[in-house]
Amino acid sequence: MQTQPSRSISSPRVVDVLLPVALDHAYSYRVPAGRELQPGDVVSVPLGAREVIGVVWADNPNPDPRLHNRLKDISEKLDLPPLRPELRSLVDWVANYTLAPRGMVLRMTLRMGELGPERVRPGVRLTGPAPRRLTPARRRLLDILADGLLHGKAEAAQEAGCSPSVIDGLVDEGTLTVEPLPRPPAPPPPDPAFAQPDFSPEQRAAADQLRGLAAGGFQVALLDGVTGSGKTEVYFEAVAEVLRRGEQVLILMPEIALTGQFLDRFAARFGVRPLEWHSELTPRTRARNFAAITDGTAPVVVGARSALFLPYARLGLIVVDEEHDQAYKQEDGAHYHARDMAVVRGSIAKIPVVLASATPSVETEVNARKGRYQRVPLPNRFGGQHMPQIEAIDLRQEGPGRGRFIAPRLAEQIGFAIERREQALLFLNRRGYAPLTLCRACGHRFACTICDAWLVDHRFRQRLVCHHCGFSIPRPQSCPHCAAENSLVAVGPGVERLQEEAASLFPQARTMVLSSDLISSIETMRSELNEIAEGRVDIIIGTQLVAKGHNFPRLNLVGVVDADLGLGNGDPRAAERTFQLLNQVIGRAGREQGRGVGFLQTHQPEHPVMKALVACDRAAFYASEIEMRERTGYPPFGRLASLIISAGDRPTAEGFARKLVALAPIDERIKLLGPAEAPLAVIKGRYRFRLLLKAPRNVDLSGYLRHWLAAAPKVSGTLKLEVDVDPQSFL
DNA sequence: AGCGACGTATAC
DNA sequence: TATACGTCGCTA
Repeated sequence: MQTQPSRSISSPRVVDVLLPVALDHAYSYRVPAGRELQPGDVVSVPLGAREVIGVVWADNPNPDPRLHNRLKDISEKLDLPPLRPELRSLVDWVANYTLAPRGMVLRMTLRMGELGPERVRPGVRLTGPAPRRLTPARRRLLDILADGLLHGKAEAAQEAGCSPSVIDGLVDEGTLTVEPLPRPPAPPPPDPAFAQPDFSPEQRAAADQLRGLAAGGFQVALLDGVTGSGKTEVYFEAVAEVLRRGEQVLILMPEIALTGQFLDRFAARFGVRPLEWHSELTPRTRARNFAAITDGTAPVVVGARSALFLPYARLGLIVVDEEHDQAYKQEDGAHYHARDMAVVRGSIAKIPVVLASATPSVETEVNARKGRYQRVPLPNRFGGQHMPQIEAIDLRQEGPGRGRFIAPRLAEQIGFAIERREQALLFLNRRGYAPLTLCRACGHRFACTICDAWLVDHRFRQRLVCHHCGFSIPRPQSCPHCAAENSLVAVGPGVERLQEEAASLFPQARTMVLSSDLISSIETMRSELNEIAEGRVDIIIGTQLVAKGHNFPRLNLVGVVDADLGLGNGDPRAAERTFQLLNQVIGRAGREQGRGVGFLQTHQPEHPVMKALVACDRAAFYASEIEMRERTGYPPFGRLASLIISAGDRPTAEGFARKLVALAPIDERIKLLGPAEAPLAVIKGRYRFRLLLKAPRNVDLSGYLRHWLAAAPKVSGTLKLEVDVDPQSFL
């Protein structure tokens, strides 16, 4: 006998496997003899008492000697395409950037669901003699099955208006037989030539520009189109271009609620609906869709932010629709902003990225101004329509009377709209009847016992509700503090109170409130939207809910009841958010008839948000926001990380925070604030200090933190350190 | 992330 | 004294 090859005599091959758990480092496993494994292969390995799925990250020729006797074997290699090198780089990059354990980022790419056996649906066919006893239900059923063809069991029962047990009875008697239904044929792929769009010259130019970008290579385009300019149809041309090349397209959407009509528009252009990916898929659909994504049989995927990290077979384009939307921020588990990580994925995979918005985020606007992103403008509404004309109503000069919230000028315009048989929308981003209830006798204010926020009066539900934590009490009849009767007054407006006022101003008008807490189900919502679309409502009173989707064809007037709401708090993004929200709400007006009007009730008509909206001057608004950021040091680019130190007593926490600051490595690019600048908070009896770190995007913040914390004194049991990042300010 | 170990508050 | 729940540390 020949001697064995040296390979089998020497120690077995060892690979590092990244596991989808909260671990930053890959674990080493032995490769069973005779098995070939490459980096990227998806494997199953033992971890503690269980089996987990992981990904071979790298070969490990010299594993840690301390592990030699503890190494376990890889159990099996799964029958899945290996993770491509660019996706593995993305996982490493994102983990490092977001300060999240690499395993948690990997977890987002392996959301494959349960790949159980495919369910076979039962079919039923008429094969035997008629039954002895013929009931009406059986007769209807036999009429339907008279053709002798195979029918779906559930469908046949439904068509006959009987329960499936009627079929079971006939099967027992030998009249019918059950056969498995053949699997429905896979839907045809989206057809780039299904319907050619009818573009204006402007849209055609934008589409051509995007098609050029889609030709390949990493580049970011900002499709900068006002509401109603047909952005979606324009970027569909880039999608078509990539489909013709046989590559996959990912279209990210801020939330799933929007996708219903989006899917229809997609089908109108490409003949079929695209594949969906979001958190509410059933496990089986998830598994099916995951397989179609990994093997490339799904050419187009429309998904929420979690769709970004999936292992596409050959991704050729990423579109981020409504790129400014806050829903792209993920704030639990790994903290990231999907729009920015989409740009990163595009850059690593060398594919183009399209960001679309009518009101781009300041970050994206700055990138476009600096030429890092290519701007593709679409400045006019489709079909020669005009943007709504916007006027401010200065509440200091022409406000409504005490306890009223609709200014006379706005009320007058609503009256005209109703006379013209058009609709009006009153927008107020505040649920319930009134944000505050107080006792006229003793001044008692109703606040939440848990979080100190005011309790919001909900007359419809007859409760006072905390909008922070959900705590609620029945609406009291008398003051619990001084026992006075009939002394409680509602302060400030909510949508329910606004409806009351609208009804008293226009007794003949039909009003409807659209507010998330008054909508029990998607069906209710749909039927209410139908009522509006059919013109059975004159005045719509709505919260944030009305800002998105759904066209109201007869809506030509939008009144923003409190345009200043949301500008008050200390949020550095308040102005930007308000601008985006109000732009979107007012954009609801005049979409069909092209003569919309918007009114902004405000106490500060000189505020940049109001001026920009009234003058339709976005550029001036961005200039003021960029200037504000430079002045305050709130970065348009870079990360805001915080190191949270908490302890049971104040001296321990503060002492440790000061020690840490003294030990911080010196890097002029990283600004460290605190603990004096970031005051202490007491949460659940623990004292918390937040040290803020501002770092430009190109600094290795994670390496900096590693060095820093390695130098810090060992944290004892009562002290806790957490690292947190603000994903909104990435890139 | 799971999972067991341990500790403390709480029920019986 | 038994049990529930919270927090910590480990997984190769």
